[in-house]
Amino acid sequence: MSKNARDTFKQLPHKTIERLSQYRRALLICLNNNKEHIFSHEIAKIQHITPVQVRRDLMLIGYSGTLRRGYNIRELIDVIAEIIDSDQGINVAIVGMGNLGRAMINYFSGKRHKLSIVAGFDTNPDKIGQLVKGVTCYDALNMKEVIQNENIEIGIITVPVIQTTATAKQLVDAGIKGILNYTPKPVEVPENVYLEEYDMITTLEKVAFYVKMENELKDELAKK
Amino acid sequence: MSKNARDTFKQLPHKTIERLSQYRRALLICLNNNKEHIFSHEIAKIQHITPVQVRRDLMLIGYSGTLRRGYNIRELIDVIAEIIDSDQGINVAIVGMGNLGRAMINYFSGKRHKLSIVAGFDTNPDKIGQLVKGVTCYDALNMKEVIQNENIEIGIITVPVIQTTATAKQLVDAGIKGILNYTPKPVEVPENVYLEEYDMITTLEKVAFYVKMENELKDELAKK
DNA sequence: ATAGTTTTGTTAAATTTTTCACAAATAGTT
DNA sequence: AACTATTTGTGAAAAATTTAACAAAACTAT
Repeated sequence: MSKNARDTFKQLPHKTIERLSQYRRALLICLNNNKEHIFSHEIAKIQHITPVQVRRDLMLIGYSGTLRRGYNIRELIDVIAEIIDSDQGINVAIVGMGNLGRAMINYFSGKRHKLSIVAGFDTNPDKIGQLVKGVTCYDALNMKEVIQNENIEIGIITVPVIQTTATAKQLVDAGIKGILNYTPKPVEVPENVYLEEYDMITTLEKVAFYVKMENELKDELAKK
Repeated sequence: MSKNARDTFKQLPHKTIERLSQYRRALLICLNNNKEHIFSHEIAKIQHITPVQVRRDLMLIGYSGTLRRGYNIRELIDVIAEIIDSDQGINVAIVGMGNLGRAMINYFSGKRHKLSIVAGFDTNPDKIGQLVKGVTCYDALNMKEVIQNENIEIGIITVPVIQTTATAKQLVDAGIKGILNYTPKPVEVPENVYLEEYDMITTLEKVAFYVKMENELKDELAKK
């Protein structure tokens, strides 16, 4: 890839990055339907967004479709991969092999070539040494060693909330470069570590809020 | 609550709604630290945002703090509850009692008064009838009946991806009002159903992208 | 051929979201 | 009582994101 191209990609809007990943996911599903091309409005429908949004995103990454035929699915998948995947691949570890950690491993297993979950960690002796879909669960005490030996760059935190802060610290100390925190306790990391946090309760409460709004709207209309 | 207040809340930015839920989460944790007040910059630090953002959000909901003393934690929690919680409470069902479904139940258990997971569904006979943290797992065949009897308004989809579409249809047919889809397959719902989708791979790929960018930046600097 | 339709690519406008900048207030200090 | 350091609340500006609008191209049907 040329240096200029890379520089362009660095400035892609955050939202576009997220959608590119989603486009690829949708495109991979479409691959099976022995269709060669796809229209912006088809992608948009799947993702619940507008066709313009899709076209703008693809414009930003410099990919062009064919007039009246749309985008070549295979090609577009490759172009997206070129942008969001790392050439050498990136290794990921799950810290916390409870329900959520195992869910992530199962869910992710073999889905992406360039992004692999290569290790799990836990403190529970019953779990240490076990395999989940080919992923070994290591003792959390050996985190630093394993992370460095296995060249792990991203850590996903799925421990009980009480252990969140300590886990984040361990990961940072081990030289991790990105953290995805699924516990409801926000963590602090040095600014050279990329951090993404997600709390399922927040999302659920958001859904509940809009359901509540809809209910109240209906109640008011009923009164009149 | 007055009608005008409600109308104001309806127009709150989506992002503000999400943050309110997060503020409450942070405030609930702070309650234990026998501190009565909290400053905007303290909340901001926890949430990795700016103090202005916090103040603006609180301004939008019409809550005022005290100059030089900040916001009353207890009060603020109540004000936020007034906005995002539903008076009568909202019942939630988990469809798919695999690792992810069980993780959600464990994780959520007893955390919110006004939002309760009251049922789980699965098709696996081994799981049907089981209890997870007090939540009964019902046969997915009885979904409509249970949802209507238990007055369930929100469904969380945590089934294997192959069952996603059918599950969403079942929920919609049962009269659900909000769906939170955790599978990587987007669903279609009528427009009177509020839909939120979340794919863990998308988030992980986003983290990977920014880690990759950081790596490349470092490589370039090293060359010079 | 020609007309009609559909789709892309993109500039410009609109909207949403965040940040700046600063007045007003207040607690603590001298 | 005066001074200093902080903090809130908010109008205005800036930045980010989405949408509108439409020219240009290409396929279809006549």
